[in-house]
Amino acid sequence: MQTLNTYKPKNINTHLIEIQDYFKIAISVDCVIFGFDENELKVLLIKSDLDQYKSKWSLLGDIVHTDENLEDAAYRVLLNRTGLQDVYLEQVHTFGKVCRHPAGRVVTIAYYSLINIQHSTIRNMDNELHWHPVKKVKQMAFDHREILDACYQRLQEKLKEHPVGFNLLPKKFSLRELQNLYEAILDVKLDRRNFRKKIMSMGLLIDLNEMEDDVPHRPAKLYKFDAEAFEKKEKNLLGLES
Amino acid sequence: MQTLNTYKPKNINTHLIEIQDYFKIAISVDCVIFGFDENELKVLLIKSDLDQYKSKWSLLGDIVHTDENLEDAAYRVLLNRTGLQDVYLEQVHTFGKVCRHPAGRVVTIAYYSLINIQHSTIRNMDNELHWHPVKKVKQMAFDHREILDACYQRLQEKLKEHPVGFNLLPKKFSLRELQNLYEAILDVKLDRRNFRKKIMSMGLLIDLNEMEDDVPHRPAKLYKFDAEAFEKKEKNLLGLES
DNA sequence: ACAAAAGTGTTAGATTTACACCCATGA
DNA sequence: TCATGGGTGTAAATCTAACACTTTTGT
Repeated sequence: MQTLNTYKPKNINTHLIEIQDYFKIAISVDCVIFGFDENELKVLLIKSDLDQYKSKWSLLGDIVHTDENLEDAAYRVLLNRTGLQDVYLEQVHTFGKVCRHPAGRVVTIAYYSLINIQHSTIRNMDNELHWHPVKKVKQMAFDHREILDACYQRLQEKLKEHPVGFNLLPKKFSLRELQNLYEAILDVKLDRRNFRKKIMSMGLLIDLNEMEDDVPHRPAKLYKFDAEAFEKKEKNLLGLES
Repeated sequence: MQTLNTYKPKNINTHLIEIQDYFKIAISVDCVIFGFDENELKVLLIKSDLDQYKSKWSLLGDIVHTDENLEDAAYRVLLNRTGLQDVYLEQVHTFGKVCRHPAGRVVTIAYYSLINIQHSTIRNMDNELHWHPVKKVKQMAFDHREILDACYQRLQEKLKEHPVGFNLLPKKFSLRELQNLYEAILDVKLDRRNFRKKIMSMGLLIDLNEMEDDVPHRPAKLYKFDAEAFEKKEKNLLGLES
């Protein structure tokens, strides 16, 4: 083992060195775009045209431009593909196995995003883009299955602690819709009364005094997410932690 | 807004394109190396020699080689700097603001690592490398303060749910040492009896039937971490989830 | 004998889970 | 009037938090 008193390498954090030699790796972002429809969590995928992955499904991603922040690249992909801005986006993990991409060394930063499927300009009739039920996705191109799994797991953990599910629903929704969403994402059955109690106790719902329409049973009350109360809550939490 | 039926860009995930043009970004790893000593959580830092950050402290990191996996780069940094192999390592977040590094565009993948300070070959007398109490770190070079904060927060969350603290302790330790570690990392005061109950109920400690030595009070029993039981537990958990 | 930390159970409070009936609407 | 899901409260069980005295060692 080398001793450390003598090991003092030049280093990008400590010395100004030429980094030209290291510009041999490309960086991309890949977005796991989640939507909720027909009581299922879905993910937006595109058919790859690479020979090696002909007809396999892949995530939506792109190379990061030299003068572009990582998040901006992810938002760019989202805007291009879904027509949506101001969506929920979270970085999850960076995947960089040497041989993960046939075009060369490509390190990819994985994000997941939560969008309202109805608001997007994608329709399932489009040729290339399809919404897939997350639970039924089988083979994927590259290491995208691994990326999807990591993002799905992160979403599950996030949802258990934070009210992010609203991003997947329309502005107005019933408690049943919200519960269906939790059940679909967490893959569990929840007790209706306990769920309602818990959600209500968060104090993040505004009663719209409106009802569902056109349902063949007693209509449910409609609510919207109280973004203001949520922000106030977040701020307090940070304040107490500091 | 562009319509999506007509927007079908070539893309690194879907088409074979030249990525030479994109080799303009360097990739590095930065390691937040945590140790536990004198009842404090400490982080290993090095003085930067870059003009811009003269005498500021920075994390230990390096450029990722073209033929090297990301984790391998992180393990390389760890081995070079601490002389340690087989250490706990976890990827946390990737930082890539356009202007975060004066040498050009450098995207860095942040890891944190938990090591036993006694086992490392670093001594505080070394010129460049110093162990800093995490709570007392002030200014740092680059965006390293932000990286440290992200890693520390992740460590706190991890420790609440998973038994990773053992990586910071010597092979043999007392329950008091373990509690001191939890209190230092989580920045809370814990009830001794409740702590012992909870730790014992995890079933991850092996009673060594040995005692502390040379303490000016009643000596404590010594335990070691039951790695086998831990792995069995992890496996079961994964099994149930799938 | 004294100082200092080790070791050890019980109780109250809070949280979580389980569970069943009436209600409003459309067909 | 029937089928369907909406809406509501309570009790048991579990988990968490609070708390004090005796023991062992070195000085």
